[in-house]
Amino acid sequence: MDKREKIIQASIDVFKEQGIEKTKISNIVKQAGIAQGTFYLYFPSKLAVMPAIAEKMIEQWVEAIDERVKLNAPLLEQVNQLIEAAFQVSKEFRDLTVLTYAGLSTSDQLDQWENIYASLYQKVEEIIDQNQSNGSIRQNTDSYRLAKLTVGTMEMTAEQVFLYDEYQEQEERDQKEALSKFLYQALKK
Amino acid sequence: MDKREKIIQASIDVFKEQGIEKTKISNIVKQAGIAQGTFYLYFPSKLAVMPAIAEKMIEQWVEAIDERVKLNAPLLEQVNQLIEAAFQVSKEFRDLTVLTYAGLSTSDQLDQWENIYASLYQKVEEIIDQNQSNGSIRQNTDSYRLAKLTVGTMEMTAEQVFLYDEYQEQEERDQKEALSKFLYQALKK
Amino acid sequence: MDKREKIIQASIDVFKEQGIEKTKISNIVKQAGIAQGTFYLYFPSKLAVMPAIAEKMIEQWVEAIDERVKLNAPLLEQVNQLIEAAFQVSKEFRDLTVLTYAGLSTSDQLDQWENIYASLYQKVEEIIDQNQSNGSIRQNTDSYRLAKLTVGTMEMTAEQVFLYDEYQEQEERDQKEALSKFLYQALKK
Amino acid sequence: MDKREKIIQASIDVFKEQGIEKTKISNIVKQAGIAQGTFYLYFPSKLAVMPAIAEKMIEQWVEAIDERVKLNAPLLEQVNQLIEAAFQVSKEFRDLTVLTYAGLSTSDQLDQWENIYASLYQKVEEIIDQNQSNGSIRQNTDSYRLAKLTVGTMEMTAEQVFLYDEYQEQEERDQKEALSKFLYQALKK
DNA sequence: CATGAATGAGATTTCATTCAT
DNA sequence: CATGAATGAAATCTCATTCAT
Repeated sequence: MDKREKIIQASIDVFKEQGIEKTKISNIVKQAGIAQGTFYLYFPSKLAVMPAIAEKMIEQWVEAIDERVKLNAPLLEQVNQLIEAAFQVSKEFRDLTVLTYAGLSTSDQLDQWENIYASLYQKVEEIIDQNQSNGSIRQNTDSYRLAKLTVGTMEMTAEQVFLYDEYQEQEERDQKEALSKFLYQALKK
Repeated sequence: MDKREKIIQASIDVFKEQGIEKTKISNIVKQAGIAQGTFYLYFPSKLAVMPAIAEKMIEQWVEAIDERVKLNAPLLEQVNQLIEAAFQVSKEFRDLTVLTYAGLSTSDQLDQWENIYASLYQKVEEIIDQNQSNGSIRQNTDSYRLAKLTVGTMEMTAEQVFLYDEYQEQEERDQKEALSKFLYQALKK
Repeated sequence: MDKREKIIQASIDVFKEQGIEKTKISNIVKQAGIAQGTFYLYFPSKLAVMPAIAEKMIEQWVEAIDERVKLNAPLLEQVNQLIEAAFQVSKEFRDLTVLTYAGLSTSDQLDQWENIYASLYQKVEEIIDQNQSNGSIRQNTDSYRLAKLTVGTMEMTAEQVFLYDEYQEQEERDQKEALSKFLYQALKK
Repeated sequence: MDKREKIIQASIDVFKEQGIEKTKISNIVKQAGIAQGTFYLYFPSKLAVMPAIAEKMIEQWVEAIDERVKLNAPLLEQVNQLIEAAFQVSKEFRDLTVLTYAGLSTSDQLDQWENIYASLYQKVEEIIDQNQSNGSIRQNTDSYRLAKLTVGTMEMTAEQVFLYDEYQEQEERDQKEALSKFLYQALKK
């Protein structure tokens, strides 16, 4: 793994552990096993790592959707597949979604944020488009907006499960179940 | 206004203006019109103000719901009233929700987080209960879970509007419209 | 107990517990059960309490000698009685002797220090004088200097026992025994 | 001289000049010619320098004894040589002994204190052993205890001379003279 | 490229002292 | 006399950043 990659992974670990505010560059370089000065060869500040982390997360999310969602399956099944993808990514990055979001908002890089999420929104939009075409999803809201609502709802729900230490498998199943009904109803014709 | 209250209000102002990361305690005390040392009589650090801010926000949110939502109105109308309340609070606190959230997750105060939101969840739960009783809302998901899903969805959607500098009234109306349909469908029988 | 007395006693307790450097006036007033401002009605600073503490200690020391030392007893017995007095006071004030000393040296009040110890030195000098007259103590060193050497040696030895947490009765007895022989030899004709 | 050494030496200078209480870390770093932050790379607080200072003092004391004391000289001469060594070190470190002591007792480093003095005690113990073997020193007290009594007495006596501003050479000679007789008698067979 | 000791600006934090009650 | 909340000067301490190696 090259140094830049090490820094990103270390940042994810430390941000998750300590939160953005309390994370110092010294923590990151220690976790990454590199020298203090090396950090600056790749990033100008800790917040500048945020977009890279977000990119990584979105990339994995899109991949997870590609792997799981079958476009010819019934809508309910597709919704469940989307949920599985969201929970998988959320488990991996835990509350970094929100932290990333907060970090970005802090750093005057909001436009980047839209860019980074764009590919995820488009991916979900495609799925929605398809289901609108075949009459599974209602057509009184435009597909991009529906995509953002869908992604946001899944993200937020998954976080509610993984944020807390007393994570329990049963709770995860229940939450997925509730989310599935909620989303399916919200989208269907 | 007592000193503690002054600090909380000043923190809200400064956090909104500068973000958590850039905010210095010196900014807060200046805004609050108190001495540097006085801050520490009430809070041990700037992050420790977060729960107090969140409490204030939730309090206002609950009040906004009380003022707006009519329990005997049709479900769609109630949903719209809930949305109005959420947008009103979000407008007031802007991205402080997410900042607060980030701040709380940082600290070891996650249980506080649940506590603080509890009164809001309960308020919405009551509304849902009522609508489940009269058959307006589906009963295949328990009301507390539905309340959390509803609150989360509204919060997230409102933030998507107010987070960005290029806020536009038209966009707000469109987003509310989309959210209304989304939530109404998600909840209704 | 009047407030001044409370402050002195509280200072002794806190200085013993925390050392001079780490002791804050807030610690003292808390221990004394009085208000912050009240301290300043009696003392201008924490170091200004030192002479009062030293006085108290010296006073008790002199009393202890008066009670114990029998001028008509054999020299060895008188030495043992002096040692008992020194250990008694040292037990009570523990390492405050040295701390007082350090505190005084810090506070440009060295002349006071001599004054305060003077009555103790005089008391011991009298005893030495008497024993020089009757030929028990050697006369090739003047009695005041012998008194200071005697007091200093006892003080230091007692502290070596009480300073450490792992205080043991056996160690106290052994140290007294060794000190007795040491002092007796040092003084006798 | 490396930075750590610079800090220790500067601390000695400033502590002697100002006392522990009044010494600020800014004084030390200025005297040491280093940056404020550099101090914290080596010591967590000014009190944490104390053990290092004590070590240095003990080291010099042991060296002074090695240079001066002749094991084959008569006991009285060896006592005088020990006294010379003690006064030399005390002159150099002045009231730092007592300040160091106060500083150490403050911190929770009392065991360190014993450790640091151990090498000095051992050095003097060797001398006493030798003189017990050849019958010059009485054998009814064990040599380590005698060593501690001897060291303590010398230290305390030397301090009494150098602590006061109105230091006078004549007084130093007189005190040495009195101490010589005192110690010689206390130890001899 | 990589290092990590050193820096010092600027933040946090303390705490003696005041003073209105 | 007594109080203790408030003060703010002055201390401690942090940590992003640099740069000689």
